[in-house]
Amino acid sequence: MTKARTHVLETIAQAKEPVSARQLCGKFQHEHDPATIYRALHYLEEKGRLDSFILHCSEHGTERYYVLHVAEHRHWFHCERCHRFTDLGLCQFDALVAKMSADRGLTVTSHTFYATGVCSECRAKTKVSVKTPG
Amino acid sequence: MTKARTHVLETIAQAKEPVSARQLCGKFQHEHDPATIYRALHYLEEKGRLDSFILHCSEHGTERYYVLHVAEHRHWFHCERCHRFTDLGLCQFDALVAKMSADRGLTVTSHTFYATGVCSECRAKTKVSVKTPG
DNA sequence: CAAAAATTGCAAACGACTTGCAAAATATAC
DNA sequence: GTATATTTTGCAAGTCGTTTGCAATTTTTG
Repeated sequence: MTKARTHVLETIAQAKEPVSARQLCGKFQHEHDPATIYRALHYLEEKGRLDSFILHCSEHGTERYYVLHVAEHRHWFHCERCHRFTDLGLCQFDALVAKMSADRGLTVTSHTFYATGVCSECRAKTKVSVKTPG
Repeated sequence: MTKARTHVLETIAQAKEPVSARQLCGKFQHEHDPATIYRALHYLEEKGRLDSFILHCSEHGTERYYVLHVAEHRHWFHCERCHRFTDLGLCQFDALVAKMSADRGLTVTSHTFYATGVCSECRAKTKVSVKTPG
């Protein structure tokens, strides 16, 4: 493992949310070139250490987000107000996906799921400001 | 409805699979500028006539795909061999999503799901070629 | 430690998509 | 129905996330 790959992997391992290349490029802008960050991400995903998905949000546009690869994968919620992720826990779709695909003769190798909306913190802020007069 | 918007909407309405801007630009390259196609897609989605999702595939890269907006939305499977979509039927995730979000105080406004792998036709081709010697 | 292999930084390129602007089409006013 | 205001379009240039060619540096191997 080179220094760049170690930095990328450890950052994602310690993050509590999916991490984008842009975030990593910002964090390591004085240490690694963006090309190196992108190549490290590809290398780590190719080696099975990372998983990723693409998500579009109004603040950051369309970006790929990375998480550590784990045996039992999780899914995420993305808040349209604060643009942070909330962990939705372990995947609960496997049985349903197996049924949908078996019915149609499909060999499913992966699936992507995420939900978007407003997180509890942002919802609370709205309620307070609406309920408080003047 | 202008001619460009009508063309875009009718093409998507008649398609049996999600349609990308690139496909529409190709189809109407002698009639409409790509900018017009993109603006028509934005207009129609804004007016609630279309839904879209982003998907990455090895052949076409990262693109947004559009489908007609209908009351009961569907989900799609994408084949990594032939890069076509298979209809997975009406969404069966609503109850599960409602539970996951309620538990966490999240207000979910939409969700994205798709599966990828090998479709039945491509799987059949592989099996034949593997089983046939010489 | 030298030679071979892999990785990096830089700069340029790529592809999906967006935008400014002037011209063309469409809608509205009279 | 023709003048005027509004919307939409095509073109060209630009943006943004990401990729790539290449020479230089680092790492691995013998």
